[in-house]
Amino acid sequence: EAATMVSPINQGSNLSTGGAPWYPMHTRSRKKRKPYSKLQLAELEGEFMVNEFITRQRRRELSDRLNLSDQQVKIWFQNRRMKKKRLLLREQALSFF
Amino acid sequence: AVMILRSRFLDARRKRRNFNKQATEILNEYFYSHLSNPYPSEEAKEELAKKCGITVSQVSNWFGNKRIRYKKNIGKFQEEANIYAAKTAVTATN
DNA sequence: GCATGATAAATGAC
DNA sequence: GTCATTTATCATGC
Repeated sequence: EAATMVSPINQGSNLSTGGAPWYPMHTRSRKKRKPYSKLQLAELEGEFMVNEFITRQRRRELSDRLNLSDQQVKIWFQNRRMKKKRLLLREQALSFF
Repeated sequence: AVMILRSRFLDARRKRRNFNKQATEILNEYFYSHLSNPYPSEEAKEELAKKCGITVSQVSNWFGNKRIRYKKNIGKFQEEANIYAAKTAVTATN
């Protein structure tokens, strides 16, 4: 599918009174965030149950089957591991019940 | 029973509560007094979290949302910016 | 009906 | 690889 990009042209806003010139001026356009389908998420979660660290081989198979790029699958697993950590910490904070 | 409460707690989005007025006041004071660089350090986040009675993650979420929404529409926050600018002394360094 | 807090894709520093 | 972010989207409050 075509990757829709967002222009970074309006990034360096700097008004004299209360400007905001702090955002990093991304040199290139960024891919617009696009939520994955239920099927895609189900497959990804299933693979994550098997192994949290996916191999290049299985990653290629999975990305091909789900119409996702290899990079997207890689990023998804990284974000998923961060999510798991988040939930674990939240469980710990709740453990005194 | 406990599991239900537990699952609801883990899905914080479905149980969102607005922060109290005092907490929002503290966060806004910091944001507008550091408008040139509104990125609190980890230590600053912890202190803000303690003073606001929220978690460090919630502080990070608040600043993330505030930065992007401020940038996207500076005009909308101009009045708010003036209020806190007048209320807060100049402490630009951290 | 938008404002607001949390989460899901995507990027970049390290 | 982790991890703090940016950005769009979600779910809720009011």
